[in-house]
Amino acid sequence: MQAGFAFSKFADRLVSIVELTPGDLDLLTNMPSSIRYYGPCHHILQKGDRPDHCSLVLQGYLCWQHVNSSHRHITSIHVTGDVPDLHTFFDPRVDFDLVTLSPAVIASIPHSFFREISALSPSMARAFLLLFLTEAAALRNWTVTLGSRDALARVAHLLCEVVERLRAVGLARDFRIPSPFTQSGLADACGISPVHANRVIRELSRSNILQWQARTITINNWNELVRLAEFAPDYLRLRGGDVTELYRNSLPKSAIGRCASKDAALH
Amino acid sequence: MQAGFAFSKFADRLVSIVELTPGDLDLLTNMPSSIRYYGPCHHILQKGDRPDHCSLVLQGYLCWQHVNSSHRHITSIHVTGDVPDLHTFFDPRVDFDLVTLSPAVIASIPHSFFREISALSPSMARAFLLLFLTEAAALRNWTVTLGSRDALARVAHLLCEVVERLRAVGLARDFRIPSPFTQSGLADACGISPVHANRVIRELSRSNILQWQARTITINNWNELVRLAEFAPDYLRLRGGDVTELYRNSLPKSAIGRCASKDAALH
DNA sequence: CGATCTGTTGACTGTTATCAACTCCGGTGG
DNA sequence: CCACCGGAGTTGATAACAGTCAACAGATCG
Repeated sequence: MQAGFAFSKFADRLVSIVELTPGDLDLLTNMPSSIRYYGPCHHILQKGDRPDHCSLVLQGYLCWQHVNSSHRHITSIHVTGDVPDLHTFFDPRVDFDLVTLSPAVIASIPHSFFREISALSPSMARAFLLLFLTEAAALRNWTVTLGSRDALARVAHLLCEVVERLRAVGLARDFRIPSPFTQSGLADACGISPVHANRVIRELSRSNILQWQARTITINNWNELVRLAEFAPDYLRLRGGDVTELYRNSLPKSAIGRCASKDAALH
Repeated sequence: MQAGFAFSKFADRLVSIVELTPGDLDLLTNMPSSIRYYGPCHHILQKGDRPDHCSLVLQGYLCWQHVNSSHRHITSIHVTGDVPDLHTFFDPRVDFDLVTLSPAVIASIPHSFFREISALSPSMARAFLLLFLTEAAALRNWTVTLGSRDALARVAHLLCEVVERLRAVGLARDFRIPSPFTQSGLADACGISPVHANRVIRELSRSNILQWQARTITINNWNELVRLAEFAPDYLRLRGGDVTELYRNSLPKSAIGRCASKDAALH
């Protein structure tokens, strides 16, 4: 993986929710990061850890999960460009396990880098905070779905969210994504049993809304999926538009030419 | 209600999760606040609002809720000392409705005050952030309960949380609290039907774990309630100990003598 | 080529939702 | 003072949804 790749994924995510100047984005080009490759089900953080760095997802999927007495619950899922443990920069205490769902490429970024950037640029400090606020908003929205919607709607909503967040950073343009989950994993995220998750997916395939095969999900009927989910993406706080448009004139010079090949990274 | 009362409730809450110096707490004594009395079911903020102030709960209960197509879901509940909309100081966008559950006394504090204090004291800025991080941690924890526990455990967990948070600010010392909810409200928070909420409460009364009468809840068997809920309060990030102990020597002079009569305020 | 993981299906069970009716209580107006 | 009303709580009957158990099929991998 080429040097400098990491910061461009992070820049994509930041720009997807907040407008930044070229000067702000240029600060990211000095981002120190060690890049690591993990297999699926690898524990990156565990309850009780006190990390001094954050994890930027470059490829694959991560989740926060809670395990007790043989039961697993996935509280959130994170895609390329996300920094799921950004809050450890504000407070290093960790309550849950951060685990890879699929094989994943992760850039490890020291807290000190976030501290330095925050000191140099108030608007970057604000962007980091907004990133975290957005995660919290998504979490609150998910409690509504978990608390009031049936299994079909939960599954549909989760899939909509994953696809929408991938699209926000220029991926999943063709509505075909590597599945973050086994069907059991989907069940653990939606708070349903694996058997029932399977029935819901079969129902969605039967209606030709999606295909689920060999850990690839293809959405055939996005509008219908959105309708079933009652998916209203405003809670994701995305600025909208194509990711390359969002940069407008704010691309740091050093990143020009990288965005075009974004889709290739996923597969 | 006496002048200066508002800041002492806020100080209680801050001190319950983070150690602060007398100098830091003294900054709060100048807190400008207009105090308002609301009846139950009063909308304080609505989806789409962009407030320039925050709401500090002095008495009673508030909740964030989401309403659509005749269904209400309560995502979180807030007690004395909480500032449920603290995040509007970081980003004024509001996604949900902030509503009183019971008659409530609210102090309205301008964002500008938080800005000033943050500029004067980095540790107060950090305390505000931690307050928000703690809310987010509680939310994540609740998704686990909603997604994996049955109705009895959900109800027990919610009651445990409310009691524990009240006790953190010196209230509910006798495990008897004014109920935040009607039984319907409890149902909306736990993602169950009102009828089933009633059956769960009846079961809890029958086992002599609690009494629910005329909007007063009395916990008769705290240990058993904790056991049913599998309630592990560490996610609340409370420093532990009695609220007056937590101050140690850090009470601002102007507040001395106020803490003793805290319980009286609730009723 | 057996082992294991993932997905699939049917039968049965259990939890919870829904509907409907009724009590109790406090408030309000006649 | 009392009749009425609406909200809260209570209960039983029934139905829908989802969980559990069990068995098996297909894929992948050593």
